[in-house]
Amino acid sequence: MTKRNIIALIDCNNFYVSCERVFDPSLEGKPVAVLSNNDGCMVSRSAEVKALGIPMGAPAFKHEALIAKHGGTLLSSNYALYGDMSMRVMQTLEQFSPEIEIYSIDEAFMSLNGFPTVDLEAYATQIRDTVKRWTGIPVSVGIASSKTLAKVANHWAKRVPGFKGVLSLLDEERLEKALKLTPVGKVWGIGRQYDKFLRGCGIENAWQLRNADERFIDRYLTSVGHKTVLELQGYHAISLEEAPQDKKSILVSRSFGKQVDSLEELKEAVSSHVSVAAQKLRQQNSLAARMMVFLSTNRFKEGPQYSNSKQMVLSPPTAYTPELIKYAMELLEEVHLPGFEYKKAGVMFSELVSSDDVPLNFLETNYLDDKRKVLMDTMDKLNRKNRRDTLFVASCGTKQQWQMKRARLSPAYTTRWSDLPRAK
DNA sequence: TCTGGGGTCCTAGGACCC
DNA sequence: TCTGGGGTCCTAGGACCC
Repeated sequence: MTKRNIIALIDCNNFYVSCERVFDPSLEGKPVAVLSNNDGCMVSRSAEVKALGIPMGAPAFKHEALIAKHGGTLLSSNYALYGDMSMRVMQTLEQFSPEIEIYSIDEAFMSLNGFPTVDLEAYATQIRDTVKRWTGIPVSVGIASSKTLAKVANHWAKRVPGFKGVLSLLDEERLEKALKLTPVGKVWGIGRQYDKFLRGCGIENAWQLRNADERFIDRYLTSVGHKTVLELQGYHAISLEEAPQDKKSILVSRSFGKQVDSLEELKEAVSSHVSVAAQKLRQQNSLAARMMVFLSTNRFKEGPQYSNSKQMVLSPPTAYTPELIKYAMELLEEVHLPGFEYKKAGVMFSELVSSDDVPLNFLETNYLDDKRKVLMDTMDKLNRKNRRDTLFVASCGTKQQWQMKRARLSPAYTTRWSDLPRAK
């Protein structure tokens, strides 16, 4: 932990919007925002939208008119497209270092240990230019001696035009200056609550947090907060995770495109969510030992509210969709109260165990040792090869009127890869 | 009319046992 | 009848992230 490390954080600039612009260059230079599921709120905003003062997560309907007035565009999210683009960006990045952690769909940490430090910003510029040329996506690069400091570096690389998307904070003087200018709430790991608390204690910026009294940190911050402080001091307290870890829980939920009051429709929706979640489960070779079903009314709407969940232990653990759906329906019946207009439902699997760790010769019949697994594998294979819903369990329904809205979806670029524009 | 979804980690406190 | 302390395990919920 004490060894001097060099970490780069590469972060795509307003990633979803940038993906859309790669395929539709006419969106360049205009306000563009990509909306969350159900076309609800803005989850990716172009610089022009930010300049209009529209905050992250703002409901679309509130700002629709303003965006239209400035010749802008709102788009439904197209995760198939963003997933593909993300893969291309990450593959490009892998050429620049043997040690890389894909942290999210639009971010990666990279170890630059052993690289000649004098030219690191030049190297970062080369990374940036290459990603832009090969994928069309603009990125920013922050370099520092810990992940948390690399986040700070990236923050300023993105916001100060003079840095041209690249900033190294390996230099102590520059680091001090940057940390003094960084509000404490912008530090990775400091959210709204800690921001408020720390400010109340007179800690306003990252530099003050870095130098805060150790007893104060021990007393008022959790172990996570403690790590954050160490990271600000330049220690490598949060390590680079190169191999993607298996999920410890899998959750699938959706808001409905309309209010839903019938139990039948709720059953269809939950069946569908269970099907998707179970497929994810099998994809990482896991079985679930616990399942939770939950639903809720629209919290933004006047009227009676209800939100609740029920869970059960699955013994033996399973990943067999029909079985999971059967139990999920029982949970749903328990948790459902008639007379409410529901807006959202979902399912969560937790206490996941690897198939390899489950003994095959249980006395009970086991998902793994009979035909059920073969059936699921076949279904997954078919659905991967064709559309995701080529084969599905009947309880998911066919009308699916509760489905989410995606009224502003961009064309299906991903089905026409030959059209992918090659940037000059 | 219209306000997302999917994760992780940590802690406090209850239940239970001796 | 009232009084104890310590330990573990589990769960709900909070806080944070993208």
